[in-house]
Amino acid sequence: MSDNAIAIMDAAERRMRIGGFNGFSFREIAADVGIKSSSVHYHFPTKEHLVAAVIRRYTDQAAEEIDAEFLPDSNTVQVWTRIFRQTLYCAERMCPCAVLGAMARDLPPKVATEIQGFFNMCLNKLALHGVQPDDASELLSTLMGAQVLANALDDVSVYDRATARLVLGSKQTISS
Amino acid sequence: MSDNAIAIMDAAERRMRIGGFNGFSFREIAADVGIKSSSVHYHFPTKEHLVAAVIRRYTDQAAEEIDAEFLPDSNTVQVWTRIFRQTLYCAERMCPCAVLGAMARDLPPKVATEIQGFFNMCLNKLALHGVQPDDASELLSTLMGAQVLANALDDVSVYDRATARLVLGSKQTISS
DNA sequence: GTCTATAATTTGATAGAC
DNA sequence: GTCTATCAAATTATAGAC
Repeated sequence: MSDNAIAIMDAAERRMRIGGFNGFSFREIAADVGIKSSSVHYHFPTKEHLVAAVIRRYTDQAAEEIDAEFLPDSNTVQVWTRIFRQTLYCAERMCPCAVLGAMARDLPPKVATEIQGFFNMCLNKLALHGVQPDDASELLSTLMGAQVLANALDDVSVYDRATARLVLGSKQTISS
Repeated sequence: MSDNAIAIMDAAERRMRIGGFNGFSFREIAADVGIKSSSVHYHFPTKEHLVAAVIRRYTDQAAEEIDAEFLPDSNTVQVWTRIFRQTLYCAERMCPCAVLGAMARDLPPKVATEIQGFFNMCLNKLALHGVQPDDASELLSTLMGAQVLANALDDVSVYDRATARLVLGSKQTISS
């Protein structure tokens, strides 16, 4: 994977987190990287391939981060709440899978499959951490929805308010 | 408001719930209604006006439904969970504000304002029903996120799993 | 109110030189 | 690997006849 291929994926991910699949063009990505749009097609034949590759990479990186943050004595809910809080606060960036997931039925097949792969990875990781299936779905839903609300209301602190009881509840469970 | 103006908004809302702001064109809407795209522009000068009008109408209808469903002895969490469950199950339709909220920073100003209006309406209604601010944000986040997960995984039952403990918890609160 | 016609721009994608 | 040049299609929007 060449430097420019990585730079293309970086630029695509940055814009996808704001406007989703139709929220960027090959020409914009090319301008971000400093090349021409035809060169983007050399690395990624179609937009479907590019976006699918970005989501695949994002899923792998998220899995690594989850594994790294989850120490034996860490609290699952708090760790996950913090992970999905970080990008929102640091760069006002949505999770790209929340953006694309909301319009999943309008996505090309390869992209839709990768989005499903992300959420299944999350649910599987939570299961490995001992979280019951229904609770895992609820936690993941709350975190995704909290990003949507914070994004829509243009106020990142909404994320903290929406997840406050979540974190508090998990603390109480531990101390009890 | 003429019959065709209403039909245009109906068609736009139906497609927005699947693909968001960039998920439909004036020509598609016109074909749905059985007119030409220039006639759509007669009723709504720009796409920004059309989408903003659709969200405004959706917000008003949602507010009416919330008021109608909320009887003195009804359970707030169960009522809200059911409201956002209905369209997802009956027509596999996302809440349009969840779709647009996820890409709010890429929306025209009038549309972004209407999306904020929807979520603020929801939070205000919940406050009137006695729900504390943080709990209201969490509930609304969970419901929006549950729609996103169900949509992404192409499995409406995910919504029920993600909201199961929510409904159960509220029942226990009542019976205790 | 709806139509035909079209402008002006953008888009994803390709061909071929270097 | 990157470029120039270009295609074919789609997009939002407007002008003007009826």
